[in-house]
Order: sequence, then structure tokens, then C-alpha cells
Amino acid sequence: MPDVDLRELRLFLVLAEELHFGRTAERLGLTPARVSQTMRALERKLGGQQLFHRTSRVVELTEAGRTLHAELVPAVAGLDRVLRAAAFRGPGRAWSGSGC
Amino acid sequence: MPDVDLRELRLFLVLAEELHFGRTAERLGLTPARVSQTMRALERKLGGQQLFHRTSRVVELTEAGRTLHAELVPAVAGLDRVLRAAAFRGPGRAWSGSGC
DNA sequence: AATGCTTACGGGTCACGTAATGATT
DNA sequence: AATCATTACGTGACCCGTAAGCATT
Repeated sequence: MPDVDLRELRLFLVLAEELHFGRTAERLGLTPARVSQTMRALERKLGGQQLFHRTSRVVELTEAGRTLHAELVPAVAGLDRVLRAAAFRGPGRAWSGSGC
Repeated sequence: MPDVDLRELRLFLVLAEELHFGRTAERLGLTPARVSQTMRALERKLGGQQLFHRTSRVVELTEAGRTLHAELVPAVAGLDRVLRAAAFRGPGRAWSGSGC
């Protein structure tokens, strides 16, 4: 299994919501170039299939992209909930209680 | 949110099952030293709480470790199912149909 | 011409293995 | 003494931003 990173999955979720590389980069504190490269990497790791249609000006989810997005949202949300709960139980409160 | 890596979570799941650094390392194609360091990193990222009691010879889950393990198993399994399904739909079949 | 995704290039960080150390049976 | 987890250290890969390229409006 090609090590799919959580960072890549989160980036996909944001990009699928924004449909804009610049905005996605801004929200994630990255550059559009990095967003592009990371997205390419994820697509390659997932069997080389395109998740987005990039028509140089318009970004759109492909069929595979829509399917993945629909399935990924609850999966990542569930994982995040577990991680958040675990960190909350920790003595040093990991990432402060800023989020949610 | 301190970038918790999927690799760290998978390592935790294996270690929680094996309760042995050497076996865990062997199953993951790593060295015991790396398993130790990676586990330390995860514990640190989760607020500095110990997930295992290491008494130099006996490895045991802490209370926090047991809780995390119970919650993490279905969460990671769900994510893996989504990833596997996505890769299966891909044209280049990502990581061959070896697993399951 | 302007906007926006993409490829090329260096640099810094982190994961990795090897080797040495400490602790327990 | 042997086994097992841990720490120290050097190397290689990967993530990152900057800069240049190409397409579309």
C-alpha cells in the first residue's frame, strides 16, 4: 500500500470544497505549486486516476473524485474525532482547545 | 493540530497487538529503534501521554492506550476501506490486489 | 495582458538504519 | 550473559517555497 498521507487527504478535501488551488493553498498555509504537486502525488498513489478536471481555469471534481470525496469526508471526520479525543485526554493538552 | 501521520497510527495498532517492538518492527519492515522513536513521536503529538508501559522487558498498554486502540481500530479500518475502494476503481490498480 | 495551474530547481527537515548504551531476567 | 528497548549519529528521501512556463479569458 503506497503510504497515503493524511496531509494529502486533508488537502484533497479542502480542494474538493474550494475547487481553487490558490484558495486551497491559502487556507492550508501553502503555495499553489505545492497544492498541485501534492494532489498529483495522491492521484498517482491512488492508481494514477484523475480526481480533478483541470482545464487551466476551471477546477472540477471527476466522477472518481466525487465518489472519493463522499466516502472520505465521514472517514476522516471519524479519525479526527478519535485523535481529538485522545489528545484531549492527554495531560499536556496537545493542540490547545482552539478547534471546535 | 500536530500532523499525526497514518504511519504512526498503523504502527501503534500493530504494537498494541504484538506488545513487542521487535515483532512490530519485523512486521512493518523496520528496526526496533525506529519503532521506539516513532512511538515516542506519536505519544508526544498526542499531548505527551504514555500509550504503553515499557518496563524494559514487558510492553503493556496504558489505560489511555487501550482507549485509543479501541477507538482507532474501526476508524483506521474505515479509512483503509475508502482508500482501497478508491484505488480499486483506478485504471492502474495502485497496490496490486494482494491485500484482501 | 492577466489570471491561474504546472514543471524545474535548491534547501531544510524528518524518517530510516547502524551502532552503542542501559536495564532486566 | 542474553535479550530487549532506547539514545546517538550520519545519510537519503521527501516536503517546501521560489522562479519560470504554458494555457485560457
